[in-house]
Amino acid sequence: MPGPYKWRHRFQGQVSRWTMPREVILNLLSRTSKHLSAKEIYATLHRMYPGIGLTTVYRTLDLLYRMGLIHKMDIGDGQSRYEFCSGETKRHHHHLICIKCGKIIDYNDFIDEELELVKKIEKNMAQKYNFLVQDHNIEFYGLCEKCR
Amino acid sequence: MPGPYKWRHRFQGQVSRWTMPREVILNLLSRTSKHLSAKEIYATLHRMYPGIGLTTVYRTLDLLYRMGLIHKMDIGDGQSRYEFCSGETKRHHHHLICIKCGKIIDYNDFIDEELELVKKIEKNMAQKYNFLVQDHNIEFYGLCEKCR
DNA sequence: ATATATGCAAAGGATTTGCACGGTT
DNA sequence: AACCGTGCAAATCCTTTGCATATAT
Repeated sequence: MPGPYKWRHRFQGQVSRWTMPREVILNLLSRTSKHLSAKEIYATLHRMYPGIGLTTVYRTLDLLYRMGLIHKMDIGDGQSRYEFCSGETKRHHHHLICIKCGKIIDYNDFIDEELELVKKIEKNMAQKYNFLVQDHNIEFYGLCEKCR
Repeated sequence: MPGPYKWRHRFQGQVSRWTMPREVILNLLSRTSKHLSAKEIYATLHRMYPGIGLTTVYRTLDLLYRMGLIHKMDIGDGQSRYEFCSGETKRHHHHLICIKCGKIIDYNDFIDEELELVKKIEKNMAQKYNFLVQDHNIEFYGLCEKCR
């Protein structure tokens, strides 16, 4: 089913075929600010595209992750969650996570100060532990507006 | 088997009974700097205490976690890992994680500067999102000495 | 036409639960 | 003695794999 594939260009040359499941999964993630699990993605898409299988969702998420188009994260509820890589979240995954209801809020405040500190730490770690930092992850746990 | 229970005092009044599995699991975690999984703890203890079961390890780890004696963390390898709460790591879980071999290095450098930034962020988040920060987690991903 | 991607069912691995027994209090 | 904690086996949940079929190129 070769349709008007919005995301096809992100795919050119990277992998051999751009298919409907790949299109709709990436499209769904690009349109939500939620951090969806494989099951949730499956449940959402299955209504509109009954043909799609859970296995394909897992395989596609893994592909998109390896392509660097989405982030993969774990908030401790036993399942992986996925987030579209926008320009802003391209290298920074900073979250507020509610320990009661599981709600996740992205934030991009203090990025400058954080970036400065992060660079300092990266430099220091390289010297002290001979560790080459490639990425980082900062999470805050607490209670959201509704749960506090 | 009422023995010389080193950790019994951490337990007084919190839960009704202090038993051998609880003692040896907490003791093991207190003596290692590694971040052990339930399976690893089971494998280690099973040699010395053949009676101990994997189920008990899981139940005990959950208990110790709820008591605030150990941290629970996830580095993305599909299993939870546990770390003793020492005074230093009581509220700070800062790790370097090797993306190749999975090695985890704790670090406590830059704690002052981090703490300052963290407090700033906590204050700001409370104002902006009405979010009550209770804890945080900072991880760096990259290549360790051996893998780089 | 050909090789890749998919769906289904089954397998795999971590964690949890039911239940009778054993050990602490 | 009473009751909580334990071990075993089975169940559950998320994720991966095998294989025949469908599909993009």
